[in-house]
Amino acid sequence: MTNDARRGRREGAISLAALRCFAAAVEGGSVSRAAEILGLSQPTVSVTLTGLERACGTLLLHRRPRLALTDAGQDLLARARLVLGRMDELEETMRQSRDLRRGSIAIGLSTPAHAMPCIAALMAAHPELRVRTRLGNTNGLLEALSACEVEVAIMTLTKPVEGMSCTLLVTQRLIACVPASAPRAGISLEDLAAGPLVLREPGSMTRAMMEAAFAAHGLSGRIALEVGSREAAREAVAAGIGISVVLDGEAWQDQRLRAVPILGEPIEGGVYAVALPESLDLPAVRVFVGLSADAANRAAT
Amino acid sequence: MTNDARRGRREGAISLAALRCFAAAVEGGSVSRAAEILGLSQPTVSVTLTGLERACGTLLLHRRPRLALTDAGQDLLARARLVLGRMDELEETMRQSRDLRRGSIAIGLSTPAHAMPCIAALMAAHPELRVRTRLGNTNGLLEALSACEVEVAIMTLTKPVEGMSCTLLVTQRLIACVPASAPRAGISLEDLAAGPLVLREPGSMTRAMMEAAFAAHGLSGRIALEVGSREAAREAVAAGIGISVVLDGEAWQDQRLRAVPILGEPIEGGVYAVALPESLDLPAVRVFVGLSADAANRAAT
DNA sequence: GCAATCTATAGCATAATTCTATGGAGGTGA
DNA sequence: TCACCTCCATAGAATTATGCTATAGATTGC
Repeated sequence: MTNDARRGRREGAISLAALRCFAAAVEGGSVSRAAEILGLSQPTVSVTLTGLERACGTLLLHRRPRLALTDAGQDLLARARLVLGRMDELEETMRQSRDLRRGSIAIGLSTPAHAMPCIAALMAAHPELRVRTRLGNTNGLLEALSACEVEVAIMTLTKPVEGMSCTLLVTQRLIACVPASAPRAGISLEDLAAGPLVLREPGSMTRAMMEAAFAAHGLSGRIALEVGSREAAREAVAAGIGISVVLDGEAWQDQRLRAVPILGEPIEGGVYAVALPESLDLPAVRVFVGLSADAANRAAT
Repeated sequence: MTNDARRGRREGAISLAALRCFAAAVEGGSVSRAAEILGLSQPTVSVTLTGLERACGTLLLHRRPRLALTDAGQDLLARARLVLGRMDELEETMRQSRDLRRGSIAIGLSTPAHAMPCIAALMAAHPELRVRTRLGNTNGLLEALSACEVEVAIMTLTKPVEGMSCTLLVTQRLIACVPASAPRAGISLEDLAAGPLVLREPGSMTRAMMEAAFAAHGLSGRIALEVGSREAAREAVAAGIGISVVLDGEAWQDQRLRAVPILGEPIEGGVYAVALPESLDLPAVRVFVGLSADAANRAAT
C-alpha cells in the first residue's frame, strides 16, 4: 500500500471517545457540562463533537437556543448508548478476568500428592475461578503444555526443561517401596537392578530417573512388570510381584507396604511448576505458580 | 487539571481498533491474515494485540503452536463481537441518515401553493424520508425556526432575514382579489385604502406588505375585517365583505372571485426557503432547499 | 447595559498509530 | 541435514490524533 492510499482513507471514523462526548453532552445538557463529566476541557469536547458531526455527515445537536437533538442525533444517541454499554460490560469482564473473579485454569499434574495442596491454596484464594485438572506422566504433560491443553503443570523433573518456565517447588529423592513383610532397612542399587522391579511406563519421570541411575553405575535393571499408574504399582508391590520406587513425598499410607531408602548416592529429582513462558501472562497461572511456591515453602518448614 | 495528571491517566484503554484486530486475528487464524483482512501491516496488528493484552491484563491468544484463544480471550471475543456489531449498525444508521434513507424533516410553510411542489419533489427523490409540515404566518414560522420546531420553512419575505439562511425561490407581486361580480380591470392603492379591506392578522407578510405600501404613499388603510387564514379571507371576499390581497401565485381557483392587478408601482415580495444557518448541515434541509430552488426555476420557465 | 456563561477557534505539545526494515522461531522439502 | 518458507515480534521514523491553554464571539440574565 502506498503512502497516498493511506492518506486517502476515509477521514472520520467514529471513535468511542466521540460517542462518549456525545452521550455526555446530551446527558449534561451542555458541552461544558459534558467536559466536566468526562474530565476533559470544554474545547476538546467541542472539537470532538464537530468531528463526530462531520463523520456522520449531518448535524447532531442544535446548540441554540439550548442543546437539542436533531433527528439523526436521536438515532445516534440510542445506538451510542448500546455501544458504550456493551463496551462497559466488556471492560468489566476483563477486569474480572484479571482479578480472577471469573475464568478457568487447566492444571496438569503428575504427582497429585504434591499438586493438591497447591490447587487447594488457589481455590481458597479465588473461589470463583474454575479449576480443571488432568493427570499424566511427565512426558505427556509436557506435550499437553505445548499443545495448550493445560496452562500449567506440577510435575517431576531432573532439571528444568528448555523453553519452558520451570519453578522448583521441592527437591525429592527416590525411595524404594517393598512389601511390609520384607525385613530390610535399605536397598542398594544393585539389588534394585536385580529385581524383580515394578516400574512405570516410559515417559514417567521415576522410570527415567531409575534408568539413568542404572546406566550411571553400569547396571541394566530388568523390569519385571511395567505399569501405567501409581495405583497399579502399589497393588503389584502389595501382591509381592516386586519392588517399586516412588518419590519421597508420594509414599503410600498402606499397611501392606513399607518405604525404605535406596543406599548410596541419592537419586534426586525436583517437583516443578511448569508452564509455557507466555502463559505467565495469564494471571491465573502467575498466581498459581506463586501460591505453589508458597505452599511448598510452608510444607518445608 | 495539570499536565502531570493528564500524563498519569490509566494507560491502555481498550480501543475499537484493538477489538477489530483481535476479532480479525481469531477469524483469520493468524496475525498476518488479520492484517490482510483489515488492510493493515502485520506489525501493526501484532503490537495492537500486545497492547490489548496489556490493557486487559492477561494473555488472550496463544501464538504457538497455532493461534488459540485463552479463556479470557474466549470471553473477550464474544463481547468484542457484540460491541463491533453494534458499532457497525450505528455506522450504517448514520450512513442511511446522510443519504436520506431514514429520518424525518419538519417543514414550515406560510404559502402552501408555493411550498407543496417543493415538498412533492423532496418526497419523490427520497421516499423513505418522513416529512412533517406546519402551517403558520411568517412571524410564527420565524419563531418556530428559532426554537428548532421546524428545520426549514417556505415563506414570504420582503427581504432576507438577518441571521437566517434565506434562499429566494421566486419573486411575486401582490394582487387584489375582488368578487367576480365587480367589473374592474385594476385597482389603485387609494381605492384599496378606502376599503372595505379584508386582511390577515399582524405577523402575516401580506398584511405587513400592504401596510408598508400604504405608509409609503401617506395612506392609512382601514381594515374592515381581520382574518386568521387565507380560507377565511376567500369566503369573506366571496360574501361581499370587501377586497383582499394575495400573492400572485396564490390566486384562488374560485368562480365567485376574480384577481385583478394593483395599479401603480408593484408591491413585491419574495418566496424564500428559510433555515437556521447551522441547519444547512442537515442533509435533508440542504437537499430540500436545493430541490425547492429547482422546482421554482422549473415553474418559472 | 453589563456581567456571566457558553461555544468555537487557534496554536502548540504530547501521545498514538502505522509504516518499512529486520531479526528469530518453527515447520517443510530436496 | 540444510536451505527455505512462513509467521510473529521488535526497532526506528513519520504522520495523525488527542487534548490542553488562551482567546474571541454569542447568548442569557439581572
